[in-house]
Amino acid sequence: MPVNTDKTDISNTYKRKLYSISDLSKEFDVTTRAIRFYEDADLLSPLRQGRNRYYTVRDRTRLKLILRGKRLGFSLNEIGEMFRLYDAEPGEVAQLNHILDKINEKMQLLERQLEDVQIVMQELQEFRQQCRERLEQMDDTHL
Amino acid sequence: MPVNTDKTDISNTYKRKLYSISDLSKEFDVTTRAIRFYEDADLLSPLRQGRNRYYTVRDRTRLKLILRGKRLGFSLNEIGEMFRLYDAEPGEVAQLNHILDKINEKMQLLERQLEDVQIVMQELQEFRQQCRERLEQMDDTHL
DNA sequence: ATTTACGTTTACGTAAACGTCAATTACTTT
DNA sequence: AAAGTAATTGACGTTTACGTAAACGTAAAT
Repeated sequence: MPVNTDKTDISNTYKRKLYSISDLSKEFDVTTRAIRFYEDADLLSPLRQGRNRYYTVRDRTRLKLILRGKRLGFSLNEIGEMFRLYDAEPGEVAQLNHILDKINEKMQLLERQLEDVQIVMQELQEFRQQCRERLEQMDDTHL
Repeated sequence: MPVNTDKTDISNTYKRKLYSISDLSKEFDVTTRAIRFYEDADLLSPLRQGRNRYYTVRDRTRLKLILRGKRLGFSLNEIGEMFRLYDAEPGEVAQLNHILDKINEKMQLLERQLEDVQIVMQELQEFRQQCRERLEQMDDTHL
């Protein structure tokens, strides 16, 4: 017995705010293989129409966050940890404090990263300046 | 016939500004295995006294750059590319312009990364604020 | 009716960046 | 002389994050 034979079901419930895997693939320039892999890693959980996947706005947002996390050098595991923090029902005080600790941990990492980016950018700017001066010198030589 | 039997040779030439592999390992909290791996990847080229490695100030600086690059999510290959840019003798104009292109390329990446870091930091701050408000609410409840 | 487009699962392959032995060498300390 | 400490060179193992190929399903277009 098939899981779901009513074709209009999903699109009615979610009012066309659904994306196919290739929609997301094209929009974010990432392979479908990667998107499925993120699902395997519990970072996405698309709806199913039979075997096909349908992604909600929430999934789209998550994918955006995943890719941003990756650009910052976070592993999929670390990204998953952040998601779990966001989604956690903060029942007890202890739980909330634990989350706050984790947030502060990540913030420290990001502050260091901010420094690193700024340092490297400045070094590159200096290097670029040197290159430009060299170029001007060479121009002068061949007047 | 051994490569070098004169023990004072290196330390004289470089006037004690030399580091052992474990010196660097401890200072930067990275395994010796990793350091040797970076050499394999042509990112470091320590001196040799027989079989032993001795790292100059330049090597130390490079290691620092490697680790910073890694924190920014660059691959060892990309880091190597940057090193080669720095070391390249800018003989011709074309070569200099090519280097400038590469620099601008990296700068664009870093600018995006700067944005990403700032976005995520802001999101985390908001999330932290929410957690704190929750905590205060819970305190009030149990007055 | 069949090609085309898009999707699926399963499964093996791969590149990067080391970790983890194991066996050996060399110097120092006891 | 023996033991300890720090280094070396293989060489195989591991994790992460997918790539890639095979074999198949479904629906729309020709």
